[in-house]
Amino acid sequence: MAVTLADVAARAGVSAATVSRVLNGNYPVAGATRSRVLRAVEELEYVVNGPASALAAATSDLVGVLVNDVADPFFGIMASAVQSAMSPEGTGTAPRKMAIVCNTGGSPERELMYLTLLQRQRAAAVVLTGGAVEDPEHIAALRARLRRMADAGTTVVLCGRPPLPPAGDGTGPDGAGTPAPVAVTFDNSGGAKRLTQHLLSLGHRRMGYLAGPVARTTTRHRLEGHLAALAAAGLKEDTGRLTVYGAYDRSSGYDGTLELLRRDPDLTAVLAANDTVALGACAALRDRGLRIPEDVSVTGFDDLPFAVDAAPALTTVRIPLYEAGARAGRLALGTEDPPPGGVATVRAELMVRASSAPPRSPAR
Amino acid sequence: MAVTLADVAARAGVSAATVSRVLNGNYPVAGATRSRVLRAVEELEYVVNGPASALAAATSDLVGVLVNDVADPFFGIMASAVQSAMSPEGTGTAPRKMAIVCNTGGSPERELMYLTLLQRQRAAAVVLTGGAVEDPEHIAALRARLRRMADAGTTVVLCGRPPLPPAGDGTGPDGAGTPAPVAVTFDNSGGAKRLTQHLLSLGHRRMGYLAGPVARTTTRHRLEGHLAALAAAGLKEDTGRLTVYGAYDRSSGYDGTLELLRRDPDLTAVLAANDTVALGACAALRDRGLRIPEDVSVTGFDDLPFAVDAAPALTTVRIPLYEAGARAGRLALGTEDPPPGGVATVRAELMVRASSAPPRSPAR
DNA sequence: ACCAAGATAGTAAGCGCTTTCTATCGCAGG
DNA sequence: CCTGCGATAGAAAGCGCTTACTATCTTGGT
Repeated sequence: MAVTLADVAARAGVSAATVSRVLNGNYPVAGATRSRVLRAVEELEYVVNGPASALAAATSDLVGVLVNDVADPFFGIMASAVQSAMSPEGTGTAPRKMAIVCNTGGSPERELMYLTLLQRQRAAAVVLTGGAVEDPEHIAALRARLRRMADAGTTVVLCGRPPLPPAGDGTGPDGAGTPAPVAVTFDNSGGAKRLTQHLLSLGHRRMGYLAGPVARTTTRHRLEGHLAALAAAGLKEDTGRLTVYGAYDRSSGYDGTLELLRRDPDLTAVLAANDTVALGACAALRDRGLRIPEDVSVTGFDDLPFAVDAAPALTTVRIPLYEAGARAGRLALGTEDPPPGGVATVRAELMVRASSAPPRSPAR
Repeated sequence: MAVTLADVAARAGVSAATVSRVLNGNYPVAGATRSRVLRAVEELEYVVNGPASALAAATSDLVGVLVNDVADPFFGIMASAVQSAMSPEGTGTAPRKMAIVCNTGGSPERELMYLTLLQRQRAAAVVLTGGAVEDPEHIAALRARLRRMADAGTTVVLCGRPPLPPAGDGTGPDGAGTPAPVAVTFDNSGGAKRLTQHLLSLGHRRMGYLAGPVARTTTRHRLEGHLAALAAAGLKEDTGRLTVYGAYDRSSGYDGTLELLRRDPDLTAVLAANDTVALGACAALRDRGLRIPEDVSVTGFDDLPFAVDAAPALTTVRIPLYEAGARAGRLALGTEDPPPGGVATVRAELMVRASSAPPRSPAR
């Protein structure tokens, strides 16, 4: 049915081997022959059979990208950046690699499942984005799976999550065998710390914290940064009482804020785990008749595109998602050398905007 | 290096054929044999070689999804929905198909390029999302390519774009050969019409329109709906003078609004081609010291998640992106029967919120 | 008991491409 | 002129899996 290499070879009056060589350009072929082959390819509208060549060459040009939720710009931006790294920027050259974006929905099982699927496709590389689940069992399973893939030649890159904790078992001397996957991590803790310091310096003392899902590295790191800033300022106890966990979505922000208000009707600021949650927080505050930032300051995290358009514009922490994703993509393709130590940390920058202001009645 | 079918077969004491049959479950295998094979698979941690099976079976389990921009929730939501259709909902069953999300950036060339890449992978199906570019040349090229893919067994589904216009050439009797691709289209024109009628009924007469990129079906349909409503109300001329084209992004909305204001400082409403553009419009108006909706009403389109959180909440037209994407996904997998005529139109619903109100001084 | 129809398992022929190993051809060096 | 080497092209052996086509072994019917 479909046009095959052999058809092209026949048409060009050469052997299949020659056509393959022309197409891959990894073997000397006389100019005349080359153009004859190329013409035949054109005329027949030949398109390589990917699976066949992947099988024969034992390599694939698929790169997997695991995200929690493509519909969330946080991941969408990273995915898009990874993909952009596949195309030889600017040059009209067609990318050889294709990115496969997989939605894990944040579920460990689905994460493993997709890794299996990618392993089956013999993916050239996989990029894991977003925070990791901190369940020991899952971490072990994940490490095992990633190791197998790495052994099979798949490049593994982590983007937006910390490096995998070292294996606890005594399998081989530490660091032996396949090296740990390269990681591009975010300075979540540092960003959160600076954010809280900003609020402290404005005079806030009673701040509610809307944390993300429990047992996630991102959630933990951001919370740790926040608590560290509080501790450094000599504040304590607030811990726990003014922290509520929830999903990274708007309704969690809404509900969480109502809960915080219930716990402390006089709080002067709400720090949300991310911008989307912050939007929900704003909505809840407005519905309660509280003005932002006059009555309550609100802050987000990530600085997604819509943060600047919120009303008031959201004070948040900017994470260069695109840059990080692009870098992860290049690392996956081997276009860029891995950073020393295998871990690159991208800085999180405080973006002060209109949603944060001094509290009505400064600390008593 | 890697474990192969043969290894499993040897371990289980059966032939490779039997292992294949157990794994594919498409041929009777005795219970005892099956479990023996399954055990061997477990023990060896065997993972099928995708390319090899794709080659042998002449089918792949890759489904391509073309989007303009994954980072844009409009596409992210559809992509996520398509992907969700791959997993047998609820059941913990692992999806057999994997979605490959490709970013075309709205460029016709990249669209074709990715289709070639997908054709090379012998994708089981492809879903084209978003509006189509209305360049005759590109349409012809696109139709040709899609036809070839369809002939090769790839299911083609359009989501959010109108069916392909029929071929103009005289190749065979009309409708012969491969049927036109199935399409899930949005009622952009109807939605836009209802939106403009809403504004008209509030008393607006001088409305600026921020259209999307020229030569795109989505842009044209939305604009047509708007103009139709104006015409029905006996308004004319405004056409053109109060319409500016731009990209589907925030800055186009910002700049476009300034341009509209320059053309008519007294306009009472700005209709944006989509929610993101509307956000930019709001920002521009605010920067000009105009209040929304007291001085100028603003409307969006799509009802993306953030629309309700804008301040004021955006009056917009809701398009059930997730439902549409999921349906497209099911059609692509053949899980759902195609609609009669091959075209399903999803309704666009007017969402009246706080950003639209009667103009300060009603029509004179 | 004997033969046919199931039910299972094995054999082997590819799927379309890559790649090593050979085979030619042409020409410089001696 | 003959040897030899560089530059090209072809032959053919798989890559790991699917799937007719066979082969074998049970059963049921009578």
